[in-house]
Amino acid sequence: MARSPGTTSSPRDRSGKRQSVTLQDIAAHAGVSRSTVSLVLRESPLVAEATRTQVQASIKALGYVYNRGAAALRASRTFTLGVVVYDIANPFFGAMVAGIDSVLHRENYVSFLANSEDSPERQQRFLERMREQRVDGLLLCPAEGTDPALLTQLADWNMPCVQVLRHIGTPPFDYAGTDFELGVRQAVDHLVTLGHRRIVFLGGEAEHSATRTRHQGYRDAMHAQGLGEAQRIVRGPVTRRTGFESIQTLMQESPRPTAVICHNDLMALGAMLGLQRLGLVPGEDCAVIGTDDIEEAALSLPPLTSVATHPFAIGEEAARLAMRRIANPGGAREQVVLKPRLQVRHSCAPIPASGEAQYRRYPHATLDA
Amino acid sequence: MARSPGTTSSPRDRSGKRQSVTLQDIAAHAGVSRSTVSLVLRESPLVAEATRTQVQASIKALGYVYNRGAAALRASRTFTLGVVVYDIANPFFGAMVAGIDSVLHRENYVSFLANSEDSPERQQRFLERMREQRVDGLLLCPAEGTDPALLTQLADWNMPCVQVLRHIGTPPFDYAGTDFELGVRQAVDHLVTLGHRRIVFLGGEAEHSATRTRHQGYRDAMHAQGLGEAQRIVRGPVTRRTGFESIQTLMQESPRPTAVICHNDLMALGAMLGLQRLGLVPGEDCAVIGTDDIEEAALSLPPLTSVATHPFAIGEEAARLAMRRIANPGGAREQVVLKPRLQVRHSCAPIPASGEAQYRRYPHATLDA
DNA sequence: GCCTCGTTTAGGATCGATCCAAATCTATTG
DNA sequence: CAATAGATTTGGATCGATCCTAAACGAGGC
Repeated sequence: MARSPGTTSSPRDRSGKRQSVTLQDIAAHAGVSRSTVSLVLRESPLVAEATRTQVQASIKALGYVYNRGAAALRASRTFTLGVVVYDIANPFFGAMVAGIDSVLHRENYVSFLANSEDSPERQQRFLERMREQRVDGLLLCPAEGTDPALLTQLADWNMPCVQVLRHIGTPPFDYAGTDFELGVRQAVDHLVTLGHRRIVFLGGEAEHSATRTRHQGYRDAMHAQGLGEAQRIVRGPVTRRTGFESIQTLMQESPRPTAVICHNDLMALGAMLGLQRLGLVPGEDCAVIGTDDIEEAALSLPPLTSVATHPFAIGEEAARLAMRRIANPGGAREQVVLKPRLQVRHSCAPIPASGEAQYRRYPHATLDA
Repeated sequence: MARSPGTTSSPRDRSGKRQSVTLQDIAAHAGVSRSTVSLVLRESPLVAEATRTQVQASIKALGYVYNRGAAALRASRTFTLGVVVYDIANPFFGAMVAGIDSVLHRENYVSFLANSEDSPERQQRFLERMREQRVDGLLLCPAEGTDPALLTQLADWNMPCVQVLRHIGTPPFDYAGTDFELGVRQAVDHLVTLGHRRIVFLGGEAEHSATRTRHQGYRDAMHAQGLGEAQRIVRGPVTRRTGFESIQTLMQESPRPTAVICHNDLMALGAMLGLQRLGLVPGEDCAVIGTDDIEEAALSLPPLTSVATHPFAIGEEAARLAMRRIANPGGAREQVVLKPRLQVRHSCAPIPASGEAQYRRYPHATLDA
């Protein structure tokens, strides 16, 4: 309480307008200096126990609020991150963002979120804003059509960036995602085991890693199974509607495919609906496999077999990687690639041996698995 | 600054470490003062056209990056908002956040997002952090169990806050949401028109506005239809699983309900699955209506009739309201309540007049509507 | 009692913008 | 031609923290 005889200039004495409590005020109240208070706030081991307690009491007494902006101005870090996804309404990204959030919360970080709507311009604008905000780093699912030069730009900006799920440019860069190639291979192998040979891939049209790797996985797996000739990729937007329409076109061909693997679950659900529209039974007349294993997959009829890609875990890994990169900006770039797992449900019937009864009933509906 | 006479003290002369370009540097380059540059940046009409052009050229030439932290320190606004939802993985909130984002983007605002996971403690921690960040305002879906005193706290903090979807405390406060009461009434009326009388409401257990208003709407509508006696509310967590299990219990009763209205679509989809599990036909043996009209609703079998609550639009309204409140902090509090619309699909068959054939086929599956 | 050494605390400079009151420059007018 | 209003521009003070160097302090040794 050492209010020296000189002017302490308490901030709300003079004007009627009440200003905010600052370090200076606390220092005055606790009878120490600004610097000491600052050290206490930052939990420095330099300050003596008694002083710390005293200062903390004053902080509480005056109802002090830390000003992050001011701190960031002088220091370099902001404990702030920018996150860009291209479709936050997609439950897959929702889960991913939840994973990111859970890690950041533990690390005392807080994040800006933007929905790029797959527009590179919008994405660029947000990134520039993030630079102005002096965020410590970025988590980026690049919008479709993003110029790979973006990575150079970010490097010039000296801005750590972890790409998530998709990536642009060429390594080395930081990345967290899942092994789509492996996932598709598992799907193909599963179908082949069930006797399928005419397996079509319903895939994306965009040219980024997330489609390329899936297509690659499909081609490799088909070749490995000696089905190189039967390869067939149908491209289109990765929407429900495309699944719905593509499957109807496909099923009018002859011979028609016995199975489709879809770029994501939305397409797969659309495809199942398309089969019903034709009066066909999804899973029976044509096996369907999706990718992502969103919650809805377990709920469809029949429940959808899907390549589980664990969005929450990917989010967590990406956030952790960003923390590592911020702590050690010069460190070697890392690529965290999770292994997907084929979640088998009931949308893939085996091809019956000839002569066997064609008709099968659905298994009981269930929420499990 | 009045340093020694003549020294311009360009920031990266002396140390090897390259510092960032500041207003001062631009001023020197353009031959004007710091203040003028600042005015140009803020698009003030005070500065002459010629000067503006000159300064903008210098800004570009030096590759200047605006420092929002510094600006916020001196000025009062940060052009920054905090958004709190309790389950970002829920596609409903994803759409809502997308709506918020789209408005903020237009307004040159950027937002912090947090997922409270319905934990008041976690929510409180984030709100305190937002105060430290000096955000201009908050968009809040209060976590379940939030103390209504939170509103007083925020008022003390002098922090504008728009509640979204749910609300705590008593008016006046700013709020954007949907008229759940009306929505449920529409659902009841629809069912009654189809001949239903034993209509159960599968609802939430939590005590906040979003459940209370739904229950209220249900009770009112049932009374208005002369079905006060038939009222029945089953409470439980608003999850798929609860829908799945509750419906199975209900259908074992005698007489059993002919229709259920669910707190949200997830419960409704779960309920349809539960009916299938019992070997019953959803929509035929028991009509099902959901709430929210998430994308998946159109995709189920049969396609789900649902009270559409337009999450994207709610997000937009909430963000716009926040902008208004920030521009005019003292203005009258507003409550923007959107009208829901019953999206009729095929999950509610009429109660057949006795003697009529019991069996009906599903209409063709479709993606439309 | 004096000196050294390590621990704590102080205070001035600084980060990069905005605010504000005053200075300067143009036209315009009596 | 001086005076004046209006349009631009300016410099110093300021926002609230951190960095950095130096000073104050207390304990222990001779």
